[in-house]
Amino acid sequence: MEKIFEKLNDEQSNAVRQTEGPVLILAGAGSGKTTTIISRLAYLIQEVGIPASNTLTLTFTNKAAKEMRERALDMMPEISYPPLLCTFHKFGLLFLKFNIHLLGRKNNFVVIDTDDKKRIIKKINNELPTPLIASEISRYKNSLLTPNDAYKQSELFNYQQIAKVYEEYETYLNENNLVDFDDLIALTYKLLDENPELAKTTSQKYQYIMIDEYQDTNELQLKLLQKLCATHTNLCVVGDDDQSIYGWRGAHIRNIMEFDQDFAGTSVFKLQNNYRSREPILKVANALIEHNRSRLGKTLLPTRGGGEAVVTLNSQDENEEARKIATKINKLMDSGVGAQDIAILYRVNVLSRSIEDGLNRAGIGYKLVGGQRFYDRAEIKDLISYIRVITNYHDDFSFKRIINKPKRGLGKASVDKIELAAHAAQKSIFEFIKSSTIASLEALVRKKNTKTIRQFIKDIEEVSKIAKESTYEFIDALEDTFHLKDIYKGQVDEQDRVLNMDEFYALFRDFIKNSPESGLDEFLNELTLQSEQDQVEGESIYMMSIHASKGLEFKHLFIIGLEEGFLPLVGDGSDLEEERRLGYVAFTRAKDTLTLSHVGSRFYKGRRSDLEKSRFFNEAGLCQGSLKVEKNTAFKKGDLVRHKIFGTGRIIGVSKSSKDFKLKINFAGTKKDILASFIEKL
DNA sequence: ATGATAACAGTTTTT
DNA sequence: CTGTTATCAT
Repeated sequence: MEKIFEKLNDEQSNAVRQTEGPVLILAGAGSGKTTTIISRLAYLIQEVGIPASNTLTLTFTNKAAKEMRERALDMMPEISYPPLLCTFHKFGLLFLKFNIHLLGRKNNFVVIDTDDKKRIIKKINNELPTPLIASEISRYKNSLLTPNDAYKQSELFNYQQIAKVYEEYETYLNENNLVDFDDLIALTYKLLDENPELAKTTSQKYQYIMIDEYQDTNELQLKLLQKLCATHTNLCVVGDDDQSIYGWRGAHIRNIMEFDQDFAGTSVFKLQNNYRSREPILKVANALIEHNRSRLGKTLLPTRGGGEAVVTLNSQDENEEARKIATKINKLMDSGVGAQDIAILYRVNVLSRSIEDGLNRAGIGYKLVGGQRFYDRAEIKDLISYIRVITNYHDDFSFKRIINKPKRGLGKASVDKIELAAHAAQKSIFEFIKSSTIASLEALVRKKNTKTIRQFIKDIEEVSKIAKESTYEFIDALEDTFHLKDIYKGQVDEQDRVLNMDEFYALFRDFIKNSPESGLDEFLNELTLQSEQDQVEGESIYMMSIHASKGLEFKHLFIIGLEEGFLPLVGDGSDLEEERRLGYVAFTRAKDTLTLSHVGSRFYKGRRSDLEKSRFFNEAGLCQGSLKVEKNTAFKKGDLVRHKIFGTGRIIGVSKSSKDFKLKINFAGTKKDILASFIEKL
């Protein structure tokens, strides 16, 4: 049974063996964090003998949860009852399913996503910017402020308005039995806070708690953890203060910095052996992050010595940058490197554009990771809304989304009228239409539309009947009856959307096959919490934002846009230390080679602007020698230059020699090849 | 009700 | 430059 420790180093083993009391595991990038957390779980269950049902392991993303679950089950193949290992939000969902009745609500609530949230807000108030209101409401909920609290503490009129919208929003959610993402945690906390007995039994159930990526937790999540630890202090958190890059989203870096103050008697373990990156890469990453003042202090120690020096790439503009990177990638692939081992990272998504062009021209396949998520796509949300209405006729929220999709001649005005009338009759919209006479409907919408709308109701009932008999036939019936693929007919992106819909139908069939006993409504709430599962396509390199790259690793890594203004990105609310952590996260994704690229100017927001090389080069100790390169690449075709012997001439070509640039220069009719270091620009 | 055009803004993103 | 939203004709 010493098997668990076979693959662990001393510090990791010590962290695994410390099962009692608060534990803080500071896990540097590439230090075997997941291995440690999973080993600790296996140790608790198999060695210490804690029942799996008495443990709780929380992550932030479904992806992390899935990976951990798979690895945990690999480690404990004979386990009969798997431990609860899920995201914070999934935990909240499960908890609310069992306990939300204590708040006087029914447990058949629907989880809405950010898009739905904004639609609701927009309807309540369209004067103030919706995203602002949405983020403020989120902030209030995460600070446990009621609409009333929020109103009282706002001084500006606009913020008083926002507090009022918050109040109406809450009423709307309650009336329609909806729950937003923040509620999944906030209501869970509220229940535990208001019901000490429930807090006690819950805490007793989860005797051993582990949290992944602790540096990403916010104030409310900490409070929730404190409730879960009401009867014990067996809380083990794993994280890295140097990789805290979600401060702008409310993550509280203080949670990890001051964990030992929140939980007395904490044992601290530092995992500093890095098993991922070659020595020169770690040196650069360590040097950079050392410039941060607010950090606990760790240094990554290389276990993979040797390796190539970190390369600085300087280009005139983004097009040259793209060309150079494409050339380098082609060389790598020619030498036998697989495309999936190469990635390009950037701080802002727009920077992918020029690189995409360059890769396309060079015939290099790429895969953009991130961007719009599958389940957030309008066409997918349409399908989900259809399924929601078919499972629950009274889901007005979803019904309104689909009532005019495909077009049934009902615009905003008509829908508003119907909704108002239904409200007055104390009926759901579906019920109202069904029970209304043709005459009373004609008073609300155009005559010719009364027929289509009544048919729509009948169709829903018909498909719903089929759904009850066979979920399989239901999928075909859905498309055959409503012709959902026609919604986007004639639009430029019709093909993409139809493809996505087919993908969804396939996923749906798959779900039914895998869990035939679970109901459609279960499927629906799960879906809202699910993010896109990136499917790896064969021969393509990866491109993504630095944020999206966290937790991943690539043999050959290019980071573009290392310029002042892009990395570090400056603007209101920007935090240089967090920018530096972003640089650190980015650098430490590289296993074998790292290339850092910066340009002299970029076309951005409709105009070209000159850019300074990022200060991070200096801070990472990457400046010696780079000065020469920088000066020399300033040469371009057509420039007027001078040579000590040959005199004045014009550049007719620029190429790269081993250490310098080779310029082809026309000196009054005589063409010569000369190294750039002997040339002076005029 | 719907499609066309003007005005505008413009990190990072999971659940 | 791009994508989104507000407003205006039809």
